[in-house]
Amino acid sequence: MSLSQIFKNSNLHLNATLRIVGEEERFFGPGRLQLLEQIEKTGSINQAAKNMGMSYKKAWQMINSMNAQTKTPIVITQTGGSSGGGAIVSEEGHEMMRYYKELQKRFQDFLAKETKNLLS
Amino acid sequence: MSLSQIFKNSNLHLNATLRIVGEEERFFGPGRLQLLEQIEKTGSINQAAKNMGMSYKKAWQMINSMNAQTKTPIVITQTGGSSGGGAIVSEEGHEMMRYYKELQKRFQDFLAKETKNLLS
DNA sequence: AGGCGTTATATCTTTACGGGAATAACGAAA
DNA sequence: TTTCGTTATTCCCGTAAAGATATAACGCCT
Repeated sequence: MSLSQIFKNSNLHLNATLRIVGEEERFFGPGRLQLLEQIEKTGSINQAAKNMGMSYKKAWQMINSMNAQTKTPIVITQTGGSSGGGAIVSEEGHEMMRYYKELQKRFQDFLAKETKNLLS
Repeated sequence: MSLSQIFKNSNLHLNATLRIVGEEERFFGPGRLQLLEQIEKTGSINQAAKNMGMSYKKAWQMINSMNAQTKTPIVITQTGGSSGGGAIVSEEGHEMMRYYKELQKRFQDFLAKETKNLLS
């Protein structure tokens, strides 16, 4: 008998989020990737947070956490200026985004295979 | 340049927990596996919870959640009796435990490979 | 010099979650 | 019938996480 037969609900799936963590503090995950993408697009932590429906505080904490764990910042910020200031993703940040997206793709493949296995 | 060079801290790793979820409610994960193992060993939700440093309430909620999502219960409980009552893992529960442990092993292999890749 | 929009930060409030206590039901055994 | 240890369930409380608010600093531009 197949394992999936024991469930009432057929809408089952595997769920996991892959994170990079160091010394008990998380460094990178899906939320931070999305935040960096929004910063890329808007050039502003404030706008990025708004677009994600996230408080500025939380967005800043995420960025601060990442920057504190790398030798050079992942997000470079600037206060003051014509537009009031802004933020950009550094070269290291871009590298991180590329790496994580590829990792995520391999992970999705793994999950898809295992989900198929679970439901068969 | 290797990605790992950008970090201050060299003690990095990938972290993820694989869960089986249905309709927004989680069904199985590492905590529930451990709980079932303790119930197998002790024959009691109460003792299992104590051994895990978990409140009885939480343990019962986990079991209730699992049982509610399957046609036949994962844990079979009995109140009253000489020993006051007790709980055993059903055949479906054992099947679930076997499946999840094997899935977890394959997942650990994936993570180990990717962690090596991250740090290289 | 003053206005503006952003980053940076502290503080206060609110919410979510889990632990713990309390209690009833249960059924075998003394 | 009383005792006992367990399951089952409700209620209250404390803590931690998240949110909202307020404010300072900053630097370009008019």
